[in-house]
Formats: sequence, structure tokens, C-alpha cells
Amino acid sequence: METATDTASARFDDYDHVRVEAKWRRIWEERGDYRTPLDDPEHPFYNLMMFPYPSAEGLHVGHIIPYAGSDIYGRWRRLKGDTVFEPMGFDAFGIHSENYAMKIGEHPAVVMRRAVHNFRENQLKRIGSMFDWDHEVNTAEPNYYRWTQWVFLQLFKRGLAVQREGAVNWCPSCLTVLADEQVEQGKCERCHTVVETRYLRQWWLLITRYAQQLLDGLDALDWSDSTRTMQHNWIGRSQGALIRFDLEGCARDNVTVYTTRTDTLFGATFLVVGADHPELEDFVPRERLGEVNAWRNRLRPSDEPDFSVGIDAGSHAMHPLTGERIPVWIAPYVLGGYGTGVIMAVPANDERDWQFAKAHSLRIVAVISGGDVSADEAPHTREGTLINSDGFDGLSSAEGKQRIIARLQELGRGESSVQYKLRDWLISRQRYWGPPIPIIHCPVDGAVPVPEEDLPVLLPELEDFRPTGTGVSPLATVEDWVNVSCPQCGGPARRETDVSDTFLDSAWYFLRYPSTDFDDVAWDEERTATWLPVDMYIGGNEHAVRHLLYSRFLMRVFHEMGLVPVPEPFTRFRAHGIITRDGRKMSKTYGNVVNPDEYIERYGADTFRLYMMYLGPYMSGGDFRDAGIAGMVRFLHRVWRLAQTATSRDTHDAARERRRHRLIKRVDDDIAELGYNTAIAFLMEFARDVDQEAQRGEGRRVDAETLLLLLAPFAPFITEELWQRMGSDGSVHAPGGWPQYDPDLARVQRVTVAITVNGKVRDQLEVDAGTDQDQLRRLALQLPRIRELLEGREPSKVVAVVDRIVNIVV
RNA sequence: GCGCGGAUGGCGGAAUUGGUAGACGCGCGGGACUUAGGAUCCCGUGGGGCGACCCGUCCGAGUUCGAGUCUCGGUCCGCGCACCA
Repeated sequence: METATDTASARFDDYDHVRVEAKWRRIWEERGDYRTPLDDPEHPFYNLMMFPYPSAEGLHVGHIIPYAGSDIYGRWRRLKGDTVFEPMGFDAFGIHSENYAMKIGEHPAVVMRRAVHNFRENQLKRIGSMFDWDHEVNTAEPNYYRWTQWVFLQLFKRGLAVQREGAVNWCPSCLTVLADEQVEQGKCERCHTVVETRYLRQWWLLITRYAQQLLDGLDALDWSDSTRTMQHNWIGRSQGALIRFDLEGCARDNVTVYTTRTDTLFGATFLVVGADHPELEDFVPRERLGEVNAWRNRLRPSDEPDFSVGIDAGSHAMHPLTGERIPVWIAPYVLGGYGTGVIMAVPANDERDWQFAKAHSLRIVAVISGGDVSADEAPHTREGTLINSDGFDGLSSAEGKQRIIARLQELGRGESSVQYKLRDWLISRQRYWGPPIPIIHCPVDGAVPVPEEDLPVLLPELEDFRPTGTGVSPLATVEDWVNVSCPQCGGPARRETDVSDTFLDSAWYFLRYPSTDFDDVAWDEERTATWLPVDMYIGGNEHAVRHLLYSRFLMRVFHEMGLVPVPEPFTRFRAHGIITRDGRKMSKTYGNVVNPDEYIERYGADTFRLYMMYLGPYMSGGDFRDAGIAGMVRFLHRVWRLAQTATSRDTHDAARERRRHRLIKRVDDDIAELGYNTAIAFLMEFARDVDQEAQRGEGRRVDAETLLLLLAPFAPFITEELWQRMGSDGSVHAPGGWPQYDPDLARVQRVTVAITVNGKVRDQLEVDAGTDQDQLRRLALQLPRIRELLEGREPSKVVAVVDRIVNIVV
């Protein structure tokens, strides 16, 4: 008797992934299978995956898994009949690349080109994704950043890009300013150095003007909840009141504070000005200026709040309702940049104010019943009933807020107000490796935009591109680049020497992909109308608030300008899970990076893709291990064998047709929800059955074909090869080739109903699906096993659920 | 501290959203074929008990005919935010 293997090897060669994958890579490229016809597609589908930053190390498994998952979705849409555009590119500018280039002593452009080549040729082209390389973008190439500069100019012309002085985050290690979003717990996200506050003149994009729109727009988006929540929190809308206090003993007459707890106004026993307040000196009596400034200069940057740090400003404020005279303090625990930069401190009801008051022996007055401020306990921060609030005692917090605001309004001393945590986007970077901000500073005309026809402002070749640390970009040293004539008056002028933040590059790249073949516009109107918004965007939640929020902001601006057809760029967004190794994020510093190249070489892209998708739910991520890859090898060997041995022409076997239709439905439903692991489980189950039938000589060709089509998005190479070997028409990936299922056939026909007595399973009953409750009850009570258990007792209740269960209660 | 997830066999994970817990795979055990096999194929596999059965989804209560799924309280883990007044 022959073994299956013998049989197989007698009839066809063994599965050789190297040959199969090389063959189809070549054919697809020659035929241009994945070159997207961008003009006039019938059902365009823009399938986008976040593009990588090309590092020297190459893509690791933590990158590849999300990419494979995105491609599976795209391939499925294509099989369903859409014209799928799946582009890829490189986010090649930025501090990270520059730091690496410095480390190895090469020019960032050289390092970048080498990395991009490696990414594209050795990695991305091997994983079996259907990227359309005719539309690659590279943000560090002049033909791209020219348009990044153009985008900046559009914002500038609308007054949304402004240069202004302000307190900024300065990283003393990276020697540049950082956006708020690049600071984590007071530290630089890149090098973990504690950031300092500096006062510099910088370029900002006024995203805060769109705070409400960006918040409201979230509701209509089909995005992962986690991502939406993060954006919601980051925008951080709060409802409160602005209250004016008159001042005494300093240069200012009055100050406005922002609070969400207007109900606690009567508990305000002092004011606190943020230590980084831009007009701090106006709060200080002249005779105390020296002392306060000395104190302020001694402040050290800190990543943790210290509520005891503060100084008495020496001036006083008048309580707007009681007229009481209360002291003004200065402390770093109050943020100069949020609200008005000054708060009314209510120590009895706020944790921070409480600690500060305790540290400086300031007065504490309880204004919400419940707490005990005389004892040395914690503050009473919850809402409740007002006390010690002349004329408002007994009101609830909610009512108190309204009534107190109303009173303040009558007195012209306050009004309700909305504030956002979101701040303007600081885009200046005092570094080399980025697009120069296209502005010329003229002593006569001020900041003048570079004329659009003069773009790009090329990044000059520079031997020494190291950051200077002086708050000025190294570009400032290139005299013949910096010195230009003013586009308006022709007089001598100087170029802006800061470059823009990498996140500006990536905030519009999805608009460029469909239009890479246009040299005269950033994006072509018609192409954009056809392809935008992006239908499906997949990426990591690490970009939930930066990249995704910036992109939404720019899109809204472009929409207002009539440059794009819709205000939101990404209709559907799904955050993939994070792949860890030994429980930690894959990173060079942990030394736990898994290189996909060797796996692809050893097992092939098909096996690897399948295995990665089978690790766990795509959207939750998981821990990478290769312990089970053998199972996937076996599965594909089985597919290889059955596709070439299942030759029965039968298409009518009722049971097997139902099984086939059910499979199509399950896989189809699962892919739609990115449930790849369960889809693969069904395919395995089906393959096992068909393989066993094939070994008995009963395998059906129609089953094999269905299996190949359903498997095609996951394992594009082997399915294409087998499709050809079976002599089926065209490509297994041909648009529209996805099999249809008949919902009636996909429905299960016979079901097993569990019979339980008092909730414990005692027997089973196989019946036609849809058998009604009465029938189920009757059948269940007749079962010998059940009658025996009942011993003649009358059930007090019999619950029957169609197709599921009968529960007999005694 | 606040917000959002999560906890299921030896392991990764399923479970039609309140209806037979453990699909599928790894591992393990047994068998077939073989000179041999860490190759391939088949069967078995939550724990306990000879058995009818009993116990099992982080812990503790509750709702329900019925709870992995819902409610309340707690423990642990992951992610995000973190002086935002």
C-alpha cells in the first residue's frame, strides 16, 4: 500500500516555495498585475497602510505583520471586484535618520537611499503584497518635499502658519524644539532626556482653530474605538468659566482665570500664575521682581510635578463676589499655556491646590459639604452641595455653577467658556534633515513666502549637518544659501533656516500617492476626486493623536480651500495590535527584534504570512513565537497535495455543497472584520476534509478551487501556482473572482440541540434546523435518558430555544 | 491618579454576543508506513473518578430556567494620557 506522500510524489513534484514565489513575483511584475488603472475605475478602493520610516535595521516582524494584514484586506477587496490601489512609500526625513547618519558618519541622504533600497527590494517586494510601485513616494526627495513646502505656503497664506514667540519644549540632547506630542512624561520621546522650557520664536500651525471641528468630526468616522477615544481625550474639551479678578500691587489691573469648578468659587483663597507665563513680571510688584526672577531662573526642569514649589508674587487679587483680598502666588504646577495660564486655587476641593496650600500654609475654606478641612485629610474633590457660599448655599454643584456664572455675568466679571487641551502644532526644527520652511525674512517686508514657482527650496548639501544647540539650525551657517534677495522688494534678505517637523511630511502623503505622475500639482483634482477619501487605513495606535490628527486637520483646511472633495481623509481606520516578543515591544534596545527575512527565506512568504495572521487576533496583537510554524507548513503541504488530487467533477453533492457555501460565508465575514485567525482555522478544517476525500479518490475539484480562491489573499503565491496547475482560467487573483455563496445553502441544515436538566447537559438531540419550541420540548421529554432522570416527576418549567437548547427544570 | 482594553487547558487562541466552554493550531500520548525518521498520514488529548457522575473560563457576591458572556465589589496585566484647574 502506498503512503500519501508516495502517491503524491509519484504524480507531482514537492512544494518548493523558493521556486514558486520567485516565479510569480517575476510574472506579476512583467505582466503588471498590480499596476492600478487609476483613471476611471469602476469601483475604486483605496487601501492604505502607514508607510515606514526607512531605518538601517530594516523592517522587523512587528512591522511586517500589520503590512501582511493590510494586504490581505486589499487582496480580498480586489477579489470582490474592486479596483484596489495599494501604494507604498517612505517617510524618509526626520531626526531619527539624521541621528543615525551622524552616528555612522555618513550623509543622511546616502544612508536613506541605501535603506529605502533595502526596504523595497529585499523586504517589501518579497512579502507578497500587491504594492503599486509606480506610485511610490519618498518624503525626502525634492519631488515630494517641494509639495510639502507648497502645503506650508497654503497654510501661511490662510494665516494658519504663524511665527511667534512662546515657551517651547527644548530637548538638550537632540538640540531642537519638540512638539508637545513628542514629549512623554516630561521627557523627549526619542532620547528620554528631560525637556527644558525655552522661549523662542518658532513656526506654528494653528490646529487649535479646528479643535471643535476635529472633535465633532470623530463621530461620523468608522474608526477603531480606541483610536477615536485617544483623539477625543487629546483634544480634551472642557466646559467651564472665565472669571475676572481685579489685581492690586502690580502692573496689571486684573486677571482672568479659567475654571471648570465655578461652584467652588467661594473657596478660592489665592491665585496661582504659571511659572512659565509669558507675562509673569506683570503680576509682580516692582520691588519683588529681582527675587522672583532669580527664583524662576533657578527652577530646574522636572518630569514629575512638585506641588510644594512656588513663590509669593507679593501682589493681591480681589475676589469678584466677596471682595476679599487674596494673595497671588507663582508656581510651575500651573501651566502657562493652558487656559489663561492663571488659576484660582480652591485647596479644599482640588488635590494640587490642597498640597500647595499645605506646603505654604495657605488658607483652606470648605465650600462643598462632605469633606472635613479642619482635619489633615485629603481634599473633597467631588461635586456635592454648596456651603459657605454666600447666597448659594444648599445648591447642587450643577446648579451652583449655573447660578454663579449668571451672577458673574450680571456683574460683568465672568462668563462661561470652553477650553481645549489641544495646542497649536509647533513645526520648527533646528535641524538639518527636513524640508526647509519656504520663507524669506526681509527687513522691509517681514516674513515673505517663497514664490510657488521657486519651489522646492532645496536642502543644501552640507558637510557638517550636526545641530548647533544654539537654537538655530545648521542651515544658518550656509551663507550663500541663506542670503537671498527679497521676492517682494528685491532687497537683501535671509532665508528661514528651520526645517519642518516630519509629521508635516506624513500629514498629506495619502494625497500624493494617486498623483505621483503629476509634476505640476501636489495632487490632481480628478484623481483625488476618484480616490479620496481613503477607504481603509490600517496602522498603529502610536500615531492615533499625531499623524492621524494632523492629517485630519490639513484635510479640513484643504477642503475649505476647495482643494479636496471631502473634509475627512480616512473613512475607515483600524488599529492593528502590537506584536511583542517575550512580552516587550520589539526594539533594538531590548535586543528582541525578529527579522522576517530569514523566515521568508526558510518557509516562504505564504507560510509566513499565514502563520503571522494565525498568531492571534489581528487587532489585538500578540507575542511572537515560532513554536507553531510547523502547523502552517503542514497545512500548505496539504493544500499542495489536495489541489492536485481532488479531481472529481461532482458539483451536486448536497452535503458537500452546503459545507462549501458555509465556508465561503465564514471566511468572507471574518476577513471583512479582520478576523484572520478564525478565517484560517476554517480553511484548515475544510482542507483537512477535502484532503481526506481526495486520498480516497473522492476529492472534488470545485472544493479545491474554492479553497484556493479563499486562501488567495493569505497565500498569494502557492494559490496562483496551484490555480495554474489545475488548469483553471486566468489568475486566482483576478478581480471579481471571489466565490459567491447562497445564504440558504450556507445555513446549517441539521443541528444538535443540547438537553439539560437543571442546567446540566444530560443528552443531545439531532433535529432539522428550525424545529420549533413545542416540538423540541416534546422530543426532549420523550428521550429515555431524560425520562429516567425525571423519575416520573413533572418538570416545573421547560425552556426551549430553537437550534440551541432545551432546559428542563424540576 | 484618570481613561480604554484584557485575564479561558501544558501553550497560542475559539465560542453564533445570555444557550453543549475549549473550534483551529502547537505540544504531548498512541498507532500506520518505514532500515531509520526530528518526514508524512490516522486516532486521542481540560482536571478528577472503575463508574453513573463531579469539578472547571482571575477572586467574591448577584441577576437568570441557564453566565466565559450581564450587574456590583476586588486582584493582577497591557496600552494611552498624565500638574489641562
